[in-house]
Amino acid sequence: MKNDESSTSTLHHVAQAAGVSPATVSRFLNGTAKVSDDKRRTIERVIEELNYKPNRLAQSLKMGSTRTIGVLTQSLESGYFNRAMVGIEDAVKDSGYALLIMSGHWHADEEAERVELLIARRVDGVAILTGNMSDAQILGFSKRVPIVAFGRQVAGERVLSFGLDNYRGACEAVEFLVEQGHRRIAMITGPADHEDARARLAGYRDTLARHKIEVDGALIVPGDFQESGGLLAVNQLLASNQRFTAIFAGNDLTAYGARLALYRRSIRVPDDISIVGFDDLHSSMYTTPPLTTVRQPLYEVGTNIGRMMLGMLGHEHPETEVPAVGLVVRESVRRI
Amino acid sequence: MKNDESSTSTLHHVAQAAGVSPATVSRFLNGTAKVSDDKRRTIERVIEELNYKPNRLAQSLKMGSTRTIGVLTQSLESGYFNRAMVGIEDAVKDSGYALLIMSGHWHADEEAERVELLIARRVDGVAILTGNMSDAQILGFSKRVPIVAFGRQVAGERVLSFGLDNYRGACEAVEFLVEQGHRRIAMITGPADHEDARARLAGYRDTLARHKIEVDGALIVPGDFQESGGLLAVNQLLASNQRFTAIFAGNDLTAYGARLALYRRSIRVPDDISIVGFDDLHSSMYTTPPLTTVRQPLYEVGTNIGRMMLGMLGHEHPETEVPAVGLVVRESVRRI
DNA sequence: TTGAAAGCGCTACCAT
DNA sequence: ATGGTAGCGCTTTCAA
Repeated sequence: MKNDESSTSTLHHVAQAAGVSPATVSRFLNGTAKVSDDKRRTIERVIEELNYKPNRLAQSLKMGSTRTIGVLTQSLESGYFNRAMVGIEDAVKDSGYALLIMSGHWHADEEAERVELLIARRVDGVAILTGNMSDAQILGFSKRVPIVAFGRQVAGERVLSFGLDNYRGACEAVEFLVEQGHRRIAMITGPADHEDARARLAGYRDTLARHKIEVDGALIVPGDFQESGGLLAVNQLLASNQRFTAIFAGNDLTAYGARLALYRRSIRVPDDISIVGFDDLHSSMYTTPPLTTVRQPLYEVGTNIGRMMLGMLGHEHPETEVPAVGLVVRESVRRI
Repeated sequence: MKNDESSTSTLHHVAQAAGVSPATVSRFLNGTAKVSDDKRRTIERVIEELNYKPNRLAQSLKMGSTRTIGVLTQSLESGYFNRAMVGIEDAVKDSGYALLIMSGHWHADEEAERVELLIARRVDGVAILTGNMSDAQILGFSKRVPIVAFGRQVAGERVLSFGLDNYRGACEAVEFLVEQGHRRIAMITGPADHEDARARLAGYRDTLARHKIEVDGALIVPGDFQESGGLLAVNQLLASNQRFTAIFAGNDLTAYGARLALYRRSIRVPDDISIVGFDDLHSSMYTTPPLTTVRQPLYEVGTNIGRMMLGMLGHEHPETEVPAVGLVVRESVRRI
């Protein structure tokens, strides 16, 4: 049946209808070789008539490349990762590559499983956004597919990796607090097994030490990088009757939770207690008060990832320098 | 070379090494037919040795199905859409389908282009999350691929669609405000060309009318569904010297912006002005004060989309009922 | 139970 | 400039 709307026509059909060989149609499509004007016109017409679209699947099988970049993220609804995702999207926008996104939910096993799936689908490369896989695992995967890993430090033949300087960011944050006259600074940490969380804690400790301020263990309370953890942490801090004038939250979400806990007790920010966060999520600009926080240039991270990947895939070779973190001062810290 | 780590072995290699035909290996892999115990054992061993993984591409080409669902979202970093995305992810988790996500950025042309791309990659179905394409366009696509459209009302052979009751949600919100004694209620609208925004505005008008409260045009100011729009809108409202005791924000982001504008002028929420939002983004639980808002069950929307899609693809037939919106009362509204 | 072989839709080599 | 055709890696008849 000629006019079956839903049946897809193939290159073969086009060739037949145009009275040429499949090879010619292919050449026309890809500009691989010259095609005489009259043939090109009929081919064009037939393609139009049949509404022919090349089957990318067949192309990929033949060419050995899907023109797809696999992305392993940790959560599809993380404002943090998704900012980077947008960067990746923009970076590869005009390259003809598509992104195949899968989420590992911070679970090493699941992450590995997802990467396997990406490889099974023959992505040309995979970008890994932090996560909990071991370096060895990542290195292993890199034997099978080029990898760009963010938030990790793993070197290998076909692995490129980079991270942001969390330690330095934490130093800047605490330094600022100290400059503003704060001495009793509480810290709400992130998950202990989280590399970035540890670096931030280290920055906190070292900066205090550098200023000869005692690091009081009672002022360091665990959070989970979620709002709820921040809330609980502040409750705990308050319950333990510690005296403190500022809080360094492990990340912005934590700061949000902390801020709410304070609000509940009518403790004003920054009048009574100052807060600084880490990440600079978009929404931190609109909290009340707007949050002073360490900015992670996630968008740039994303474009970097994208460019590095395209570079590895041999299409471009732009220089990529790791963007720096930096404190953005808003209104959640008061000078005392 | 036998031990080239990075070269991928094929079913053929396995067959050869195991001394059987490709057909047999395929049968073993898919359980399509009985394979004698000894052969199955050698095949298993060889697969292990060669670390063989089937090429999904070749499978897809042969089978005519990629086991992939295309998802057209509007923004990769929208908390709103991404909540639904997680729902879709969960719904299809165990089905062997993967999601191919593309973003249309609220631009009809780009949306259509993305859908074309998804189809070119031979996804088995595409889920469309609102957007600005015409019904005709969607209907057209549905001739080529099964479609589930959320936030749209388009009926056709192979299109399933559903939306949430924005009108009703708005009614509930305004109703609540009125119950709490508010009469002068400002509204910050969403984009005029946005279906949901119009429905919410209509709900606002009608509810006021139903209560014989004058709908004052000066109290209706345009927003853009972003924080910045909410901020500007409140500035405008304040500048125009209108008297009002409550704000119905077109969505939660708008409410965040509005809240900040108020904060800037030391106008307290809810003491001086009450606010209610729309969406119930996760973060609305942690704003100060926590936001009273109309909850959109986006996660359930996502699982619904996933299930409907799997249903269309002929794998399951779960009943799917559209979840209802509903007001969630928190602390941003004061009784007066 | 097993193998041979056709073919999914495409590209590219080898001829002409 | 053009056509014939092998083959990408797989599944599935058809025969045996």
